[in-house]
Amino acid sequence: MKRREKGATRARDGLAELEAQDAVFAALAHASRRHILVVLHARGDRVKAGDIASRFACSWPTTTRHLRVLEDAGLVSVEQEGRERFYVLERERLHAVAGDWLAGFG
Amino acid sequence: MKRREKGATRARDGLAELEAQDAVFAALAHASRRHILVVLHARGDRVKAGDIASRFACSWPTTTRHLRVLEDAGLVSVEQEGRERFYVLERERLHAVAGDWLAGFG
DNA sequence: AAAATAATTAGCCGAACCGCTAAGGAGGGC
DNA sequence: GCCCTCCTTAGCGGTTCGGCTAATTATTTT
Repeated sequence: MKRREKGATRARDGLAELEAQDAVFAALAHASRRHILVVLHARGDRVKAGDIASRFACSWPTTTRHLRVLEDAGLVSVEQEGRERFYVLERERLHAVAGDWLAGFG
Repeated sequence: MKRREKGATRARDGLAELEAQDAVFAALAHASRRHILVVLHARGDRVKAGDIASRFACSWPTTTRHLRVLEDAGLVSVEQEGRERFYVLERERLHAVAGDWLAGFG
């Protein structure tokens, strides 16, 4: 029920927009998750899960969960290659939700 | 210890910047608090506490606490006039912390 | 097949969050 | 003085969050 298919709602669906803001700003609320996004940006938008996890003090499962929160918010996507998982920064989503909200303040 | 005086740290203090991001993004994580900022923006950046509280479904004490979180994050400031409290939108802070962080993603 | 690697899922636990009601201060009107 | 209004503070209770370890799945290697 958490993950909704891309085309399930129209682009201007107001309720969906509020849900998106909720998910995105909740995801950005934690320093580790913001840091993950910065790492992705700094390393070409596409980083292996292990390379992310090794950069953080917390345990790998904890990082995995942070990545899941980011994924549910649409801020990253995943590409599986064999036994490796690459996380990809969804920059457009970040700007379309957080950026647009901020831009409303002029 | 929560509220730090304005000039206590230098502008480029990296630690202070991280603390500021923590406080600001944590404040933005809740829909009601984002809504409060939108209401402030829509009504001339300066609104009486009661006028804010009356716009929300939740109880007045709950709104007061949301306002306190926003104040601790520096996103609003308070001006007391008699027995009324006016909350003022700190737009610069919003842009300087959240906006700048987002801008780092190009 | 067995072992090593890559990563997730499951489950526990303390801390923080967010709602409420009730009580408290502080200013203004009578 | 008294009371009413405005708003905050105090404290309780359920839910969520975020850390960990242990167990599991899936893939590659030997």
